Amino acid sequence: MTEDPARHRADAAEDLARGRGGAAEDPVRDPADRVFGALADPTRRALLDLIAEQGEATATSLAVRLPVSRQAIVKHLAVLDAAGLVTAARVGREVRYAVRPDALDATARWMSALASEWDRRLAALKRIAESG
Amino acid sequence: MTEDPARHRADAAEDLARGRGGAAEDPVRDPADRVFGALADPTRRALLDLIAEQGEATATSLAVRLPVSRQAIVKHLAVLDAAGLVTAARVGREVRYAVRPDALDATARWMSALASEWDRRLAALKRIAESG
DNA sequence: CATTACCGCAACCCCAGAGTTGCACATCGA
DNA sequence: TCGATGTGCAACTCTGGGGTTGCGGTAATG
Repeated sequence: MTEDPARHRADAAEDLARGRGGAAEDPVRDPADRVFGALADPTRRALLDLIAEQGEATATSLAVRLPVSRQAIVKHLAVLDAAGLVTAARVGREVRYAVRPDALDATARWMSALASEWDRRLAALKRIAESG
Repeated sequence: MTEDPARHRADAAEDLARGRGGAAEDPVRDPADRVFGALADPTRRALLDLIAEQGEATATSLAVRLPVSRQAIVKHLAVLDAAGLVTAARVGREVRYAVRPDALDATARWMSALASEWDRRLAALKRIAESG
């Protein structure tokens, strides 16, 4: 009786709504969200490494260097593009991808700020514990 | 998705993601790996918010504020713990979780350094393009 | 010591997404 | 113009992990 399904509705539910909710599908996931999701996959990180290494690369050329099909690469590149981690530029019959440092850097700054915030709170709690 | 039974694709991708060739792999990379995976889930990010907000929290108390079962919370906390994003301290009959800013900050620094590296390469490529 | 919370383990369900194959379309070079 | 090459789209498979339920173990409280 410890787990009551009836109370499976709470104030923080709205935070979850943007992730995976049955009805509302894609209500603007914030950039950091997509960056983390993109970076969570090892193949996508490998792609970023390869593109950064070559400066520019096409899906076909990347498919040669990774043990997955071109279509899989294309899907991953679409995710990376949506996350703002790469840019796609069509040149003639091919599409050239390049890494985009600013999205990565922005997320890094966001994380760093959050870490500082946690630090601040922890320090405050420690002071209260000591004085109380 | 990390371990492929037919281990030939995921492994190669993993090798590439870890940086080519070097016997000594970046000690920061592996943690960053898990941090991305942990942060990729909206429920886990919500958990981090709640814990940071309260300073300390138990799985049961968190289950009240999130629309998922306690067991789900426990699993997520295990992931966050493995990623170094939270600490778990047993106090009597309960387990208290607290956020750990350093792992987050370390990953932020790693991302920032990577962004700088990309910037450097892009700048070099641009110079070549202009001079050529 | 009986009761009351918490926690841990295990089995199970379900679906998003990583990966595939196949083919049609567009563009370059000869 | 024709073949070669690179891309786009669609349907499909299948594993991982997020979620659940149920129950047994253990520490606090009266």
